[in-house]
Amino acid sequence: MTLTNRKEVAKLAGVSEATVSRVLNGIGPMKESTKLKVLDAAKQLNYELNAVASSFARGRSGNLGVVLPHVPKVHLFSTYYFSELLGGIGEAVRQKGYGLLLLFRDPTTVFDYVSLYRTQRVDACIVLGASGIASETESIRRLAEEALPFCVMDQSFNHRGVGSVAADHVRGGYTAVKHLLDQGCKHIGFLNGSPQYSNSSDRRAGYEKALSEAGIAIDESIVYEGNYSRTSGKRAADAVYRDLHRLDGIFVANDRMAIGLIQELRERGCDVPGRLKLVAYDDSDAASLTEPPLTTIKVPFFDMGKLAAEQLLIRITSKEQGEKSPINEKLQTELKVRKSSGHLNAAGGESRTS
Amino acid sequence: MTLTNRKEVAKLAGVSEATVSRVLNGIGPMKESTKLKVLDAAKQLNYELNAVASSFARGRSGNLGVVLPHVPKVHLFSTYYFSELLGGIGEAVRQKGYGLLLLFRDPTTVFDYVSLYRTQRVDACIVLGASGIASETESIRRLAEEALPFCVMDQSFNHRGVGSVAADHVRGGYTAVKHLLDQGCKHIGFLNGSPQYSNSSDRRAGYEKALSEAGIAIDESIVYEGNYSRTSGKRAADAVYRDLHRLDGIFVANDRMAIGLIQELRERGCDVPGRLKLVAYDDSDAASLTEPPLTTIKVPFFDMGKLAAEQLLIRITSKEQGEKSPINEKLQTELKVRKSSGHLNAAGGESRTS
DNA sequence: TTGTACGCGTTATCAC
DNA sequence: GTGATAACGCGTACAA
Repeated sequence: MTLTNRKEVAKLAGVSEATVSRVLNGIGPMKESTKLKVLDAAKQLNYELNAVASSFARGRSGNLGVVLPHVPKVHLFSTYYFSELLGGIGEAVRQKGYGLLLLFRDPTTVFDYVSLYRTQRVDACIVLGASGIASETESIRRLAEEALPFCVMDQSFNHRGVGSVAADHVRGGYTAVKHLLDQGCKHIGFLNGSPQYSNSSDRRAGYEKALSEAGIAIDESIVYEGNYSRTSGKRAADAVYRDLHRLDGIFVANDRMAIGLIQELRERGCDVPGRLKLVAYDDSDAASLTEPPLTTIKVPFFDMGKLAAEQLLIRITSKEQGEKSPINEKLQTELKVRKSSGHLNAAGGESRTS
Repeated sequence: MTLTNRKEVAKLAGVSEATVSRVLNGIGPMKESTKLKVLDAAKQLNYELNAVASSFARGRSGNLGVVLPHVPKVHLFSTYYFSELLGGIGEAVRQKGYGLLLLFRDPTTVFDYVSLYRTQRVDACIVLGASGIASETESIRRLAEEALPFCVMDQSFNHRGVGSVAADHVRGGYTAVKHLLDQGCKHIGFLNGSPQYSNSSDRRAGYEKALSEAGIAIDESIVYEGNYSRTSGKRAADAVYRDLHRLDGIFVANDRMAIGLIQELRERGCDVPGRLKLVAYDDSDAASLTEPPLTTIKVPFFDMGKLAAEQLLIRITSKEQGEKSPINEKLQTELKVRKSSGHLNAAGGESRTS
């Protein structure tokens, strides 16, 4: 594969190098005939802009960094979450001609985000799967203090300058519990995920809001904690089964835990939704495949990824200083009604935006 | 965040710019004192090498492309596969100071890999999830004809110059079926995955080899086809249940299908391994979590990703022409014995390399 | 062991 | 509309 450069194209087209650049970047006015000459020459020589040289001249890498937590042999994301978010980000960067640089961080140590920018490896980055543990908050704090363009996905930090794209989990949790109340539940438990994620406490806030609106007091003894894995859902089954006499519904903070919980409860002869109505969270692929299919809160991961990437690219592309404020977007979730909540009309696949 | 350049470091350290470069790249002999001066100055000024300028001067992007199939709202990979492979690749590139550029392709159209190299966006790439359908083989063929450095993961193409890293699925399939034979099975069915993947036919070859060695004829009527999804495993349950009278064991080409199949068989009152012994494939996270835990063939995805990346980086880094031949590596799988195959000693977690 | 000098292929700013 | 040309920051061959 031979690499052609601009000079050769200019020579063949009989124009200057500057003209070649203008044509290929679609900048400034140009005669149609010149444009055609250049495009023709480029095609003949198999010429395409050299991305590295271009980045160098512009002083930008043209890459958006996506940073994921990674510990070998530990899998933090579901396929659904991962694939949707990355897909959304990928779509946005492709449209803008940007690259998607994948980076792994060790969540237990302070990650040097700033170096990524200083070495010009990325122009901006999206942080996935961040939690509120000390090493992570410290990493993010440094990013924010340098006022670099970045966006944390679905996790909030109490530090100014931290941009984020998130789903409205307070509303999501509220909608889930409201739905259970609408099904006639009076004693609604809650299996939440790890407390180091802000979205866990958000869901809890929604749970509490819905109950208090219904005049039901919060009963801490029926609030359980898992870690978003299916195994933790299975483990929670012991406690839930023990408390079954004072439960008629349960809100579970993600689909995977719900699936584990349901499996174990069934082993013990407790039917969902017959004995216990359940609403889960995420609307992952598995939600519609399990028995029973899960009533769950759909989270628009694809759109969230796309939005985060788009917003970042706007900020690093535009010269307007006003558009450089931290991203702060909150997307709405959607209730997908299926069988697990015992809804009459579940077969219809009813859904409403929460 | 201020960007410092080499000139400033040179001035502060009282040396030439070339010396700064040499120190930072660890090239050539240098006086310890000079080295310290330079490192000190760099630290004071918060200087780090500019990756873009560096790439430009070297004429290489410094990126390894990883190309995945992607159609929005369709999830092709399990978390396990995806996360392990990417993790392995990520580890290798990080060690070499390379970047990991993630790219999505539409499997139904011919993907222009060559342009990635021509525009110098990547120096090499790894193709994940390739299948044998026409558009994919054509894309890969073009890559091979230009003799560009690339590696296809776990899929073989009948075209010279196509490098690949794969697991030995013939042996894997053989080992799986051999284990069932060792458990006393005489009538072993096979639920295979989509035929457009070469690894499907490889597993089948292993299945046939083990049976023929045992003097058992292949019975096409107990070879079933799914598409590696859990749903397809569930669907296969109908046929398997129907044929149950002439089955005492089954080999399933991945864990996800096995899980779906087992779920459905249980619904019909068919116990695994009581009534039907089963060996699955992949040793994904789920394998040890389901009931029963799966006897399965462990595939070293992490190592495969790492190896592919390392081999590619060697090829694009070394000047030796001899080291530019297509990658051709085959890694061994490992039998993990758990409960689903009815092995006596399953609790011990016995495993042997296949 | 260190310094000098040039080139890499663009972008962007002028002048025409 | 188009052409000339100065950056951009680094790698490296060669000289010293």
